[in-house]
Amino acid sequence: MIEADSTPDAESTLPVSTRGARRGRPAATIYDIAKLAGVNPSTVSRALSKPGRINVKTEERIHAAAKELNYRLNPMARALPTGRTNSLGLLLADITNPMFFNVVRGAESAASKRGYTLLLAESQESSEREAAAAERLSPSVDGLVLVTSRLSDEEIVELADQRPLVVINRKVHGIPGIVPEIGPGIEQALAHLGALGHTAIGFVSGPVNSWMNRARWAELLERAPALGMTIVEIGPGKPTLDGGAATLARVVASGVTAVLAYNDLMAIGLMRAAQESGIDVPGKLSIIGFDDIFGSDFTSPQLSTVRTPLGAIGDRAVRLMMQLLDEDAGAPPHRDAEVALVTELVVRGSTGPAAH
Amino acid sequence: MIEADSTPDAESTLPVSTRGARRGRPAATIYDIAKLAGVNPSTVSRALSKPGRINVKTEERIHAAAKELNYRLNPMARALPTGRTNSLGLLLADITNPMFFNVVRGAESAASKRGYTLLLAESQESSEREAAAAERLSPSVDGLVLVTSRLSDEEIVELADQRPLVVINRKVHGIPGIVPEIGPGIEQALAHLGALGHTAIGFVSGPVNSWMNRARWAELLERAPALGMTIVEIGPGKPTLDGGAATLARVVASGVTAVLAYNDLMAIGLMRAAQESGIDVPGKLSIIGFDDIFGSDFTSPQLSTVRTPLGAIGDRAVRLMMQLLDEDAGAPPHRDAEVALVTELVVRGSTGPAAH
DNA sequence: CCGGTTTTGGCAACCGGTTGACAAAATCAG
DNA sequence: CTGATTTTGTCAACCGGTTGCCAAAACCGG
Repeated sequence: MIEADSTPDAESTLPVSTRGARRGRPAATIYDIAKLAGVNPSTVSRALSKPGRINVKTEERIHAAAKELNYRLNPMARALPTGRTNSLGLLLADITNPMFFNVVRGAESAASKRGYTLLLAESQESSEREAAAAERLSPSVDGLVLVTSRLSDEEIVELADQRPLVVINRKVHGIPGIVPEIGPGIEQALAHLGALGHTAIGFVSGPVNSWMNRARWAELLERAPALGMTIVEIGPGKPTLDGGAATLARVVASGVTAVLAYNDLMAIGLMRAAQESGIDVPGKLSIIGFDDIFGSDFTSPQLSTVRTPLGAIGDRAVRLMMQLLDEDAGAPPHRDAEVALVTELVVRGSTGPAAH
Repeated sequence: MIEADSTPDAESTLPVSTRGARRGRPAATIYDIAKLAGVNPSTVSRALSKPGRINVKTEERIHAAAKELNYRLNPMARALPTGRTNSLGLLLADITNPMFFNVVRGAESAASKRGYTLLLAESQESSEREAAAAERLSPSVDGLVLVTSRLSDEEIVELADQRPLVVINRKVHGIPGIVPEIGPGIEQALAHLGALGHTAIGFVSGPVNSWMNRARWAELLERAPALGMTIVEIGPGKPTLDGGAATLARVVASGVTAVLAYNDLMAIGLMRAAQESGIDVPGKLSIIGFDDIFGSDFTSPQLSTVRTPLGAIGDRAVRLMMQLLDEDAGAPPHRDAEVALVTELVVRGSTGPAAH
């Protein structure tokens, strides 16, 4: 049997670090290519990044040399003079909330399609940690995308002063943001509950510093009375299963026959807590969540919920970021009008006729 | 005659890009600090990164100046000469598989604790895309972590030749890897099924190029006969809800009374398909999944599953990577023996007495 | 064949740090 | 107080690209 580990002595003559490659060749540079192709390094740089600037014949020769040396551009070396890193920072409130999966996927695929890389950080629902993470990511990226940020408006504006920034699920004055239209989904949800005979509704609210939480509540508050319904806020609570479960006593005490919860996690938590207490869902209590996360159709009954086009939101956010970056680079403001990001009610089993 | 190069605006005097900051100051450098503190830039560099190398008094002065200018180090500028980027690449097979959430969280928190940043990419279960993503990430990171890689052993070895690399859920000769002990969980699962009277077992298998899929199957194959059980492989299939559902006909046809599925997603997919076909779970068919992902306790019945310590695995993987990097930098091989990553059966509702 | 225009490629400075080598200053031993 | 030693800070080169400027080369119409 052969030992994979060879003696490290040969490496001792190498410079400071093994740079680039660990064992293999020390990674080709444009200087190596230049030597091989018999031209100046700057010509190589141009051939590789400014197609057309160089004579076709020469360009070919350079490309051939690059291929032969298995050249890959050093992103750091390029970033230093240009200031462009070709990467985006994505800051999430809580990685384990399935809501983020689709946002991340949408963002990742849009980014990698444009040759951008995603740097990821999570704040675990803490604004301090989020600020720290933003601080850490900021110098290494071209732009920052904040998903469901827990930062204050002021902090966000300050951050946007350093780097192009896009917020998701939030509106901050002067900051580009991607927010789905919550109106349609909420309208449908209320209409649905109304048709089932519910007149006393509750809103199980999430984190106070969540913009989306306030937006949903505001929308409900505005629309419910017009439909002849009463509505009360129950919360705030943590946007988790436990957070939802914890509101059960208050929900019961409030006398409402249906609730909308800030998100699916809370809705499911509440539903399970209710069932454990012998409260039938939807027999005694109808529950509607928000987002339509993974697993919301696993429950029994399956959760009725207001679906948010999470993947599309992630995609749109990075495309918007690309536009901002292009504009910064001098391109025309091409901000194209895209299809709307609309929410819609998905009726499943957790809503039923009001018990009276 | 007008100068060919008539100045469009004040910006033309600026360097290439607006570098660093968008609106705010152009971001302080060690040169600014040096000027302010009245020392040489190299002294600033040392004061900031080699504590003790510089006179305490001077160091203080420099730190004060740095703080005053709100200095932050430019990661790219540091990475260029040192080759160290202080970031790790994390490559996932499928972001939307909840299995990865906890791995990512574990990895992210371990990384950010050590001042490292995570670069994320997903391969969407495609080995070509995975190779491309690895290629793209590789030059910008100090190390690569492959989670449930779909690459061939050869490709992985080749990748490891360029960068320190750690694989999760896989063993490749000569490549450091983090793999949970699947033995205990499987032993418990089989014992559990045996106690319930099951003698004909099925394994709903996942992707052929998944090492973990083969490992689980091999373990089952070895242990089942010794327990007086027959076992058959049903698959391969995609590691998704649909992939699991698609195996229903074959599961039924095989005559087994219990199955273990490659992962929870397939298990849940199969369970739902079975229920839709009027097959009672666990009355007619017992089902056990793997991993204990988010949502596996949402189903009805809740899924019995072999839990994998996913968060701990992510954490361990980046800590192992840190050790590799430290060693590369000349530190002693300190590879400490950690607590084992053991799997265990979580008995819930999807398993019951064999119907015969 | 000539002067003028356009292409093409080289030169050199620069991005913002790091580090080996070295000299000046401070400290110490005798 | 002197010479040896240690501490401290400066100099300059370097990492690997990018780009403004310029001169040489190629091309053009007449």
